[in-house]
Amino acid sequence: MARAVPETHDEILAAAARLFAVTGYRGTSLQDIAREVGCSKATVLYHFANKEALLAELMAPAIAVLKDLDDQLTGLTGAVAQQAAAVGFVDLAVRFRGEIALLRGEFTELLCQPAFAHIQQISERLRAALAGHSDRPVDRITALVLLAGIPEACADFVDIPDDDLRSALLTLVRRAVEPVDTLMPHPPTTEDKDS
Amino acid sequence: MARAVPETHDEILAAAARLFAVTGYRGTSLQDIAREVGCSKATVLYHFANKEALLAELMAPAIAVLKDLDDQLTGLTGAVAQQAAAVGFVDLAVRFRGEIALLRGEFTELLCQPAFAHIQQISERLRAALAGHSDRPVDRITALVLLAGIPEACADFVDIPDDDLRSALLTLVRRAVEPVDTLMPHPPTTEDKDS
DNA sequence: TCAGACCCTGACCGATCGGTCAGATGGAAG
DNA sequence: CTTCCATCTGACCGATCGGTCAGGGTCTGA
Repeated sequence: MARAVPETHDEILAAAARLFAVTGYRGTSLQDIAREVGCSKATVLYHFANKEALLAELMAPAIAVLKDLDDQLTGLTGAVAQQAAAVGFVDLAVRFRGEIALLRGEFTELLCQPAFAHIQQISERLRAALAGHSDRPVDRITALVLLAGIPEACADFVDIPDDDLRSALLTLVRRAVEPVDTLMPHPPTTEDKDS
Repeated sequence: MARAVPETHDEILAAAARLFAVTGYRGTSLQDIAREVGCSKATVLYHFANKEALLAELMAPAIAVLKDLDDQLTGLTGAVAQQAAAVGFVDLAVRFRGEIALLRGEFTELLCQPAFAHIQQISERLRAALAGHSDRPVDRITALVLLAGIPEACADFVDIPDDDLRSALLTLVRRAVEPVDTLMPHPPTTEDKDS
């Protein structure tokens, strides 16, 4: 047998992506992946140190872009940071919605794995930026709802053109997020009155 | 041993709730629950047909209220349905955020289990109502983001008073959702122009 | 021709899981 | 005392999981 083409690595990656998208990460065993590729489970583990490493390689591009966004955000403050976070995150979610869909709701859970430990800190900073670094509940909650909801929505709308999805999401974010500058020197706003 | 008090059933339920909230449903084994209660795994399975039944009983109150909301929504259309869906869903999420937190991100995944099959249809109808039964991508996407994001946010803000959380979420929803009546006879709106 | 790197495999491992079952215990009813 | 039933348990089961390992085939380069 052996030595068909040394593309087994990529074939495994592709098979894993396909299966993860249908049955989820946890719901897909190494055996399943091996069967899909047409090789043995041991072969899968020859090309990847373990199951988590497989997932990590699958998510690497998305994570790299997320890290870029985080870098761009450091130093920015106020409405500028807010705007950059919004546009950057929406773009990220839309571009990598395939990868997001892979995780099928295991999203939050998976990020707790040691391999993705730093992601949590990044998303923490992203959330703060999107909230305009405000500590008002409304702003913090809004940021959290968007940050959790947008990836979920992206995973659901896989058959819509990128541009349509992006512009719809930006419309939503623009409506939902109140620019932080309008309340920077904290004068009473309409929000503060009716609480 | 045996026959301490016949409250074992409730003790198991409470222990399961505690553990699910920390380690999640999948991450908690029947063994773990038994250990927490101080009984054998077999005892847990004496009181509950299986692990899923335990979860179902834990979620029963929340599901009942969700079903009520669904009933109230049937027959309503347009902005009335939209408003009712928004208020009802936010209230539901806030009241049962403890139960939601139990699932720790397994939310979407768990609802695929056969015991919760009908929940999917309900949430489908809820989404449609929240979108004002519009088929514009912006509206459908907004509804989805909110429906996915709100529970997630509620699970995170466990230490905030109910009323504060509720009013913050309602403010967000009111901002994010465009009342469907303003575009019913579909005249060009500002949204349509800039896309 | 031979050595060694590379690729692949079947057999196997220990752990864990949800779930079953026959039987022990003990209080209540007759 | 005997019967009955609810409660509880240890031992056990089959399945599945991620992961290891020794070894076999094949290509390459000296």
